Amino acid sequence: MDAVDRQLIQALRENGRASYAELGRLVGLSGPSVTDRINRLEAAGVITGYRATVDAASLGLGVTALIGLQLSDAADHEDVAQRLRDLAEIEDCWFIAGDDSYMLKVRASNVDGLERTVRRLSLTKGVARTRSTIVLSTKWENRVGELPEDAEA
Amino acid sequence: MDAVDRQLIQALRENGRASYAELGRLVGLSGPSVTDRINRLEAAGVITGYRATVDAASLGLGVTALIGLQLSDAADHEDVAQRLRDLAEIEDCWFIAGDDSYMLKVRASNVDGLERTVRRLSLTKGVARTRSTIVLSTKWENRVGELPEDAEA
DNA sequence: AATGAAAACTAATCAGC
DNA sequence: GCTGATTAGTTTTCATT
Repeated sequence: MDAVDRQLIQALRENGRASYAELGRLVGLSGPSVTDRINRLEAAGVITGYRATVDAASLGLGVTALIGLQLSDAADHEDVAQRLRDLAEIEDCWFIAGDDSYMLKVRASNVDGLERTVRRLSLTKGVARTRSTIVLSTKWENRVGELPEDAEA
Repeated sequence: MDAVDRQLIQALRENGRASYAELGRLVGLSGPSVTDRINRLEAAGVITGYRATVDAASLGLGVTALIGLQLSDAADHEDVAQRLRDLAEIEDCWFIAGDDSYMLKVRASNVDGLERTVRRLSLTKGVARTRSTIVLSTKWENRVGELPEDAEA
């Protein structure tokens, strides 16, 4: 992965629908070269996909919450992750160091929906305790930052 | 926003590079109709952008952390948010209910980079205290879930 | 709001370097 | 690994309904 690849990645992080021709003009390469490079980045698992970003409230998902999970002593972390995967309303799932073992970001239509999710989490095998924090406002999400100079993959 | 719009949004959340022609075949409309609808969704702020999703580790961002911020008594929330905006390594920023006022998701090259970020946060005017939690592993991030039937925008 | 047709542009493939 | 040429497909525009 060289500087041109990083430039392409950065451009696609900012505009995931940029055309290959456009990207080619940006980096000073032909369309096919850009296609080649991006195909390689996709195959290598550097670029993992393309998503439209959407205003959650407009979709009827007005409530966001962060939920920490404490596991029961016997619980297997991977088992729990597997069960969490079935809850579609969990948008992000991090296994973390500290008091709680998982932190989840969850979206629901309203607080009733959030309550249902928390109940289901509490009933999930291996989950001992949940700690929910309501998001009052999202200042930003998934912002694109600079890349370090010295990436090594 | 009707059922077709929701279908288009969902398709674009899953593949942000889907062509309008392809989307048209999916929903049973012509290319130009799809273009129209998507332009409207963008103009209305429902679709807010398109991003390539990238493997952070491949970019040299091997460390992810969640950082809670407690503010000093006098601090103005919006002022603090404004100052946080300058820290490019903050990918997500939520204003939350509870003990901490903000929760941040931060990416750094390594723990040294994280330390620098935490120091800068501690020195930020209005920030009284930080509470950092290292992410041991990301099970998933920005997963696309189902949409509620009854969206109203 | 949607359509079909035309023009402009883009993507994909491939031979050659 | 890049280029330029070719072909196929896509996007854009617009007159029409």
